[in-house]
Amino acid sequence: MASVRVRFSPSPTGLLHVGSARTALFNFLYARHTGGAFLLRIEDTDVARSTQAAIDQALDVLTWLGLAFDGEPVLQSSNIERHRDAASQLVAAGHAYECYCTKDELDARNAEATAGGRPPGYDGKCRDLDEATRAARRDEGRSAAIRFRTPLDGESRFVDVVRGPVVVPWATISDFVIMRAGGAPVFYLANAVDDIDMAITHVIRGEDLLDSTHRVLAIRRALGPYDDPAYVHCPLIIGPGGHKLSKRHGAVSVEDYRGAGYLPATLVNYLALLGWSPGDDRQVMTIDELVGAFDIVDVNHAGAAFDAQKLEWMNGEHIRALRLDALIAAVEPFARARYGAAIDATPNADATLATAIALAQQRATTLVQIAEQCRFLFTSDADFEIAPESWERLVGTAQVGGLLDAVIDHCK
RNA sequence: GCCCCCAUCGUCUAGUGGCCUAGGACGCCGCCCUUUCAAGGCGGUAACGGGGAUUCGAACUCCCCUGGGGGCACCA
Repeated sequence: MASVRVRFSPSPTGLLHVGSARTALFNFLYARHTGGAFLLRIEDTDVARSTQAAIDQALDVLTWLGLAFDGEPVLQSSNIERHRDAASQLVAAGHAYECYCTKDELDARNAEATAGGRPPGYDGKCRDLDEATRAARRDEGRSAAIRFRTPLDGESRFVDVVRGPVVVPWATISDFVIMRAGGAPVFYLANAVDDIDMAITHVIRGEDLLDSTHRVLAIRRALGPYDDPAYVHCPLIIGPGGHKLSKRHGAVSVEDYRGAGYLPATLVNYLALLGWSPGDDRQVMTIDELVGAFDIVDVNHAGAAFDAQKLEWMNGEHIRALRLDALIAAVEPFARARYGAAIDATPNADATLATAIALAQQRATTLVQIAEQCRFLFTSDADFEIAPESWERLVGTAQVGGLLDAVIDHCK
């Protein structure tokens, strides 16, 4: 039995969404759990929307989360020749054809169809053009896109690992573009070809791609006698109202939470529990524990609402589980950003600071809170000092938050 | 409009025919701790969407309805 090979394939068009992060996490956990490979492929075929900054950001976030991938990241755009060859192969075999319809024409016909109560989708105008007609179209100055020829009847079928058989009538899937007029491959084609080339065995992704699987699989099957990879479609992460998670609900990118003082261990832990459960009562888990308990067949079916309150509670748990030097190092960027303070991450280097942070650790839920509670130690105008012994004495009689506030008040 | 997926406390979930008068966690409420508290301790509130069917017996199986989500691009 071939070893597991999975990939995370983000499209670099913006900040990495928590939903994407969870997809990356599930792939990572499955690979590590099975001893397989976790690969990274940047799906940048949409040149207009992809940016280098987004690629760098995605890499940075994965590193921060601790989701180390195997090998070098693959840039989908670098495989463009392979995609073109595949498209040619499909055309030669009759699985695909040249389409000379323009974007405007397609939009107009789709609008017409929708208005007439008919489903949108390609109407097959160029499906059976003869060479003379194609030549005539080219003479008009038109360039061809390439469309995949889908069956007119019968049904497309594949078996999702957690959902079971998914069957859809071919009649509801119209011929779709696999190569743009400019010669750029479209997602369906690039995805199918790259998964073949990378020998991906399990495709773990969001449920929003469930329907596209029929298309990708059709291309893959038309390209050759390749075994289908196993497909796992994870439920989507939804907003508090049960609707799509959007900016309207607050933070949606991993970067947002990172900046708000959340630990990577928290995000990893929380995201893992959204759409998956270890099957027992465990809530607070380390990434290693998650790796040990994770199995793809335990992924849930229903969408999961993102609960910021539970995330905050969990962050407090992880903060408390942190060793002091690690916590100080984690707080440092926040203290510096807010108060320009540079902290020596060695506890002994500044016993007062270490004591203060240790106290704040007992009840804080974010790193930002800790930085704020200890701000009197960071700000330059705090022209007083508290001996470590004083802190220790106070710990026994006073509660942390209040103590710090009292000191801050005294400072004013 | 058409296609697909889904459905247990407010939220994340456990539960795969009897162990369920449905368990855990977050939140919420109360009490305790406490010169404040985002922490901690104890207790409490709260759910199987509706209707059929199968069965001696359904949260768990099947069907319908309702509800929610996703998709139908020369985006991914």
